Amino acid sequence: MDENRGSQTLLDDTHETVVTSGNSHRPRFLQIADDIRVSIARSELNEHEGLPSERNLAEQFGVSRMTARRALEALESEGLIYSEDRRGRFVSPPRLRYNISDMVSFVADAQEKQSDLTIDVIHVGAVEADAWLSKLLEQPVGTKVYEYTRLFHSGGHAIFIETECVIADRFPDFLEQDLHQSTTRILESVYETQSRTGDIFIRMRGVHADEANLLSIATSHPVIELEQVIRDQTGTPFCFGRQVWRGELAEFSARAVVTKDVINE
Amino acid sequence: MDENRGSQTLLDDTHETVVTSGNSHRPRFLQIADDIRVSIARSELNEHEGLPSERNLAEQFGVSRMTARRALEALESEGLIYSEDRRGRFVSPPRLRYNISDMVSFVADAQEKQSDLTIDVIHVGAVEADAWLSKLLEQPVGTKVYEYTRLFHSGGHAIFIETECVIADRFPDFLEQDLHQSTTRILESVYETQSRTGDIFIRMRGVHADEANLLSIATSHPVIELEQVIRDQTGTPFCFGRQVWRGELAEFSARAVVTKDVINE
DNA sequence: CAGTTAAGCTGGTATATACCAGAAGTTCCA
DNA sequence: TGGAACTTCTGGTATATACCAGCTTAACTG
Repeated sequence: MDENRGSQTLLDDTHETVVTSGNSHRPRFLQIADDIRVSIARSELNEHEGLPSERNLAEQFGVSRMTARRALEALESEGLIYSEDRRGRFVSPPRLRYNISDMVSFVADAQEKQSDLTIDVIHVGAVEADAWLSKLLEQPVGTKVYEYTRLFHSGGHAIFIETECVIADRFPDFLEQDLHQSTTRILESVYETQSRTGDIFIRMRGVHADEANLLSIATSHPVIELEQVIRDQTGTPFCFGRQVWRGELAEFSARAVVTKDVINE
Repeated sequence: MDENRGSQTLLDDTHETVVTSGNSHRPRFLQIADDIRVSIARSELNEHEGLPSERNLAEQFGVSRMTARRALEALESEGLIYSEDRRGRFVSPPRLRYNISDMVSFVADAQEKQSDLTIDVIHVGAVEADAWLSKLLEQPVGTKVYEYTRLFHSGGHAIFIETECVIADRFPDFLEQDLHQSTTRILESVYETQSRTGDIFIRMRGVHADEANLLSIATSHPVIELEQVIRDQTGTPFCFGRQVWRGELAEFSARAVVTKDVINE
């Protein structure tokens, strides 16, 4: 790797008293992170290319493995790199942009443009709506809903998990459809239901263990959760969806418009 | 602190071989995090209440300080707690919701409802628009803009930083206005400019050093960055703003509506 | 040549120790 | 009474060491 040569010149401080040089006391692990950051910026490392291992970096920079690790973790929390358990660390690709003001689904859009978006169906089943879900869907508690979880990849790498719930009575045999495509499409073409409005919530949180597994990311990786209730032309909710994005890979765009009388309110 | 009593009963595994019990090998630091999590859920700890220190927890749970620290860091990355440098760790308050579909500003809204939103003006000044900013504002490079940075608190705690740029020629003496209020209000009442549309981008990233300082959070704390270009009735952009939220405190809501012909596009 | 095995890599977990600097509270003195 | 000085507490940084389990690859074996 190339940053090794450059980094050696930084080793002017012997590591007795932690930081002795006039470096205004920027912690060593951040200095190392800076070094790697410029390496990536200089395009010495490409997307999904592997970084040196923790032990390797530690030796290169003359620090302990834990310090090298902290440098990498700092870059990870920035979203610049990501780690795969027991495989190594890799440079993050650019973010994917999801325009939430477009009710045309991200999937339909991405599959047309970029084309390398692939879908794994993780789980399908029928469940009864609990108090929370039934309230969102404006249905009685216990209403049968079809629930399916899908994992979305781009360029062979997992990006987000989506779990959607649709009201079973309204969409009979929904789970028999091919779920490897945009469900917005299925709803339109098979069930003649058009997505008209969406109530969306976006928040950041830590990843859960099962999600981390699917997304091939570390236990405490930050993710962005996007929840939405989709309504039809009459304002009736028929679908609830939750997406869990690798935080560093997502970017959401929207257009807000002042309208004095918003539809259905 | 109360969770200490409960936690002692978990200490059935002597820490020779890390995890010996039939605990399906959930790492010790996550077990400890779980313990603290239920303590918080049980409301044994209230908002902004201090948690036991790292050293304290380590002793309580019979682990090394670094392990206790990792448990706390896990909870931090979930957003359940936050840390203040050399002061301690505290329970996070509930998230604040920002409806990005409302062009009525968050500030005006919050100051009316919750009322305890306070504003510190960190910096004001005039700068010349660089290539990037001038493109967003659809102005020539070098256009004079007023730039001001404000820090928003709720309940005495920092929530987000906002930096806004307005075109100087259009809003003369803007910096003479009282910036401790909603700028949307100022623009309306003083300059008769109505915010009509906003192009918004939301992404997650790691916090920068200066931001971490202002927000009183740790160096690698995840934040949510919200950027928007605000346009007037004629579709002309006049303001660019960037908000940097403490990730665990923010929740963004939006309403997407399918409209075949969107204004100005 | 395909399938197994073993060695050597990787990140993940965990301990023990040490020192630093800022925050907070207490003590003590002018 | 008010301010300075000191002690104690806190999280932050850093080292050194150890073992685990999964992945990769190369060698070995049928």
